[in-house]
Amino acid sequence: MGTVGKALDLLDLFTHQRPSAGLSEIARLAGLNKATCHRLLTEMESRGLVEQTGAAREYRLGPAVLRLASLREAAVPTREAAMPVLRALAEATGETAHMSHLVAGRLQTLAFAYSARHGMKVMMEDADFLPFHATASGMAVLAFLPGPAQQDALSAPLPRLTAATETAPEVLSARLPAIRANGYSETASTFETDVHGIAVPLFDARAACVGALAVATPVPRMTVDLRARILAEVTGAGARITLLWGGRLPPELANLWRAAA
Amino acid sequence: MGTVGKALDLLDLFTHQRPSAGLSEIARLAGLNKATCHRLLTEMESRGLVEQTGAAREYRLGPAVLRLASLREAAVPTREAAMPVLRALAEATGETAHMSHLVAGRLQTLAFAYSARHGMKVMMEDADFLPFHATASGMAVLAFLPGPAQQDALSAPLPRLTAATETAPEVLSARLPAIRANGYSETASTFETDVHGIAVPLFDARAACVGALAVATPVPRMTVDLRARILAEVTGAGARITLLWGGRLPPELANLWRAAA
DNA sequence: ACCAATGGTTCAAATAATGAACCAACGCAA
DNA sequence: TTGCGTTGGTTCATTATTTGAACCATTGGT
Repeated sequence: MGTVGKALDLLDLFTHQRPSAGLSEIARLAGLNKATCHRLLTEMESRGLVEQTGAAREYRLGPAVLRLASLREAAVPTREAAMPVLRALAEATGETAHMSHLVAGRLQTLAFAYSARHGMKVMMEDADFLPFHATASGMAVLAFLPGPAQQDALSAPLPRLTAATETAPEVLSARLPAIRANGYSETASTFETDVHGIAVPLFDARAACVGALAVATPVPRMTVDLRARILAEVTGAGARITLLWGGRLPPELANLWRAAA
Repeated sequence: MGTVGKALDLLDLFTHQRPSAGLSEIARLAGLNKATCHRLLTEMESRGLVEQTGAAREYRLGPAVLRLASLREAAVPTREAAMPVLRALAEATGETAHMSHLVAGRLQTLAFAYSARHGMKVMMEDADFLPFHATASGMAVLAFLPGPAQQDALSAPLPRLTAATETAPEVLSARLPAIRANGYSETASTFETDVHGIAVPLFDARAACVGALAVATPVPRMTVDLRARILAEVTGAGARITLLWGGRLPPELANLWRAAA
């Protein structure tokens, strides 16, 4: 791995839980020498990609990223184009809708929308990575990815996040064909306890899977009726977002979803 | 300059005018060898910071920047915190309000807001860099920056953007004390013809200037009355945003603006 | 068929990255 | 106070990576 990769990996250390970190901590987390880290950070700081807080001299993401994101959205309006559909999905189902996309082999939360219908709703954290094996979105994406990518995603040691989390790669792999055949994936309490998820894959112009759209519901509220309604809505919204992104559904899926709606 | 700096400099080549570029073009623009560029780009691509378009194999900003921006705003809500004030400023003045902040020595457009009052308004491009010498925002910031930074910003060859653009560093430098004394800066047709600008500086917790807030008006619409109204509104809004950002005004300025309002 | 682009690759030579050891400063407990 | 364990940051000889001229293979236009 080159120097640039190491520098960019440092950016992944910043999360919602850890919005800033000191030099030693960063070096420890990244497994790099303190001196190396310091050089990488100051170099990124000179371009505004990270900055140092005045007080504790901690590092955090810098203001330059705002320009990059703004430019990216202007060139490829991934988020803004899909937001109306996402909001409509939350409204139509009365539940929390969220959308994620593949970035460098990982599933990144892109946006979410809440419904105002219920006081109890599933809350989301934006801009975090979703584990493939424990989320409906992850499994939906995986099912439509080529075999090697599937193996890759399920090869790392998979954390058990709840009592219901399946962590055996063989078992998870075996589930993918069914998801592919159904055209959607479904999980309950595998990521967070008492959260039910239904997700559908999203595609690009070459009909390659690039993300997922999901509806998250508190398990106690789930009924057969609600499930059917969500399924119809999420497939429709999935088709619409894929279209907005300039993508197209794989032929089998187009037929499946037409039947569902 | 290190390898990381070179890689990050490539990101600055992407603008609204050039949202994507081919390998040779990037190498030419950056003044780097094609092979070097290719390695840097593929390394950034592996982290999702840039991506290649299927068609022409051109490179553009990748989806990873969305996560970074989202995380940055969650940690330091620069943009979101100020947006209501910005919108209110546009509304109160009936003109276009915009906000910019310093990033690695350059002035970056952060956000803007339009008023619905008039059909003719000044339009802005988000996420671009503003020239210090030709904009009210730039001069407002410069006036409150330490001397060396002023020299630095006015040392590069300054482009003449309109017939009214002043490009002599000595002349521009000489104007800064007056701006500092007034607490705001004003330009007319120096950046774009027939666009009038009034700008005030924004500050951080150490009362160091970190950005500017401005109102842009079509010259034909400008009157003495409107100018007075804008001045009162923009100073008030500037004080409010500085406060929202956890900053504080330099004492002299606090007095000046109190007098204006 | 030719030319001039393009994106991408190769490999010896040149250069930049690396990391153990080192400071200075701080906080804390004995 | 002293001592210990942190912290952020720096140094410099060693080492490994970056670099770039030259090279392919394609593509599009004349």
